[in-house]
Amino acid sequence: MTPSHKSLADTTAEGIIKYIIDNKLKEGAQLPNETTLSSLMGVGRSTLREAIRALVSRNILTVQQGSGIYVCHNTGVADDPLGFIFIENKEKLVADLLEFRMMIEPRVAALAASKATPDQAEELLHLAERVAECYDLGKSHSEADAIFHAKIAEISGNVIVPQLEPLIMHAIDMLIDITHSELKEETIKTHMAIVNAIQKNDPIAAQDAMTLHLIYNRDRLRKANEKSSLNNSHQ
Amino acid sequence: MTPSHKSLADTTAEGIIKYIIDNKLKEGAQLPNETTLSSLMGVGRSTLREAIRALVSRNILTVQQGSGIYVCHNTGVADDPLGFIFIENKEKLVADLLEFRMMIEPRVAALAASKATPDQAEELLHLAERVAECYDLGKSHSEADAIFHAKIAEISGNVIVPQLEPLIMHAIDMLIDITHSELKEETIKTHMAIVNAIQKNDPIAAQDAMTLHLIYNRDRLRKANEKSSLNNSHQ
DNA sequence: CTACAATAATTCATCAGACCAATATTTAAA
DNA sequence: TTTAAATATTGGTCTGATGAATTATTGTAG
Repeated sequence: MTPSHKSLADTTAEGIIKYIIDNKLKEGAQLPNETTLSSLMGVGRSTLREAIRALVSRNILTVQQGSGIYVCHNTGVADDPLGFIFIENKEKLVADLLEFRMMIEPRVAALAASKATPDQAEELLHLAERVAECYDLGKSHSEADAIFHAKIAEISGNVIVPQLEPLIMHAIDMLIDITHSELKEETIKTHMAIVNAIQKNDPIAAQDAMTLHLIYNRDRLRKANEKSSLNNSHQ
Repeated sequence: MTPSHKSLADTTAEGIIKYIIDNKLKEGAQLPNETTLSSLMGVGRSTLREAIRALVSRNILTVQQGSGIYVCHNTGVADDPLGFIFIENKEKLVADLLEFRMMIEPRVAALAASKATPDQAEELLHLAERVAECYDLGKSHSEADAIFHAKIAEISGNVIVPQLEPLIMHAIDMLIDITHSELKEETIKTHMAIVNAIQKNDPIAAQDAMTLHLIYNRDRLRKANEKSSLNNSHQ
């Protein structure tokens, strides 16, 4: 039941990664075409394609028919690397995702506040304003919101959080469906509080502001959830 | 550059997931063979195999030549789903992984302490003892240690953390190479402190104990790292 | 009847070739 | 120069054949 020895496709996938690293290919760089790559790796085309598939699903490569094979832009969110699909109780999953955010994001905000340069704080301000714009234009703000939080994660300097946080936010977006207009004022206000704290390099204030922000968020989701579970009482 | 429409292989992968969910296949369950599955999904065998590759790399399926296709045991740790391979500064990566652990694990321990039943606390005690055994027998304790921490994550009731924590610990194990004997007493002692706090359902004590444990851990790694960077000063 | 070895059947692994579809490039016309 | 058509390039998919690992069956010796 336990795979005894690596398949050629797996070895080939490793070979491709090695190729990327050795040739210092950066995001967006193009790889040789399938035929060339398969002879480079010394395998048949179908085997190579299986290797590529594995890397695509790991968000390392993107492939476009007629164009070529490229190294992923890390901006793309990997597709469910933590296997959330198989968690049966989706409501609890959302609750736990929010709980998880409350564990890390205030700390991340504190880190960011202690490290942020004026330029970074400025950037963050613009991103917060963009979220506000989305509210004004009636557009979905979830993407802009994700970028705002991602920026904080980036400023924190920790390399794990920026990889992880998009997954969390993306999963939340996938699982819930809410109207955003209700808490517009609250969101804008708490976002600005976070920005201000980071601008002032005040970790404690940043941590508290983020905590408040998430509390508002969670509260909003909880109410939206109660409403929807009244409307459709099945499942 | 942005893939316009899903490839057949991706659609097929989703189809397989749907198949697993619809048929309520559990861990270790066997799927139909390639030929059957390909006609079930209405695609050629090569396409089906690419879909399977993608799912294997996501740790959803395992495949063994001559035997069959199975649903993964979740115990297996997915191979680098967060793309750590491509982070260039490995030393910083380790530091950030440890920092990340310090963000979440004390909180998780507190959660676990507030929820643990006597049975669960008992189990946890056994796991701590097993780690101690590994020290006594001179074996590597990293696996037993991972199980110990995973149990705490499970007791916490949050479904995200148990998925995530193995990844972190596994990554740390992959990246560093330390001798474990030095801090044997300290590890055993702090593990026991955590267990005691959880047994008493004392969240604060659990949080503090876990924090201390991780501080000792980080300190040990830092020293080990300094030592090794003296020995081999290349890279 | 059991134990064990040989055989056969099943299943995945890999390759090769053919043809389709999307994209990119070149060429030709306006 | 701009635009449109033709062509080349590249990935997408299918089929069939052969190899390798595993499992199931069979046959024989004890």
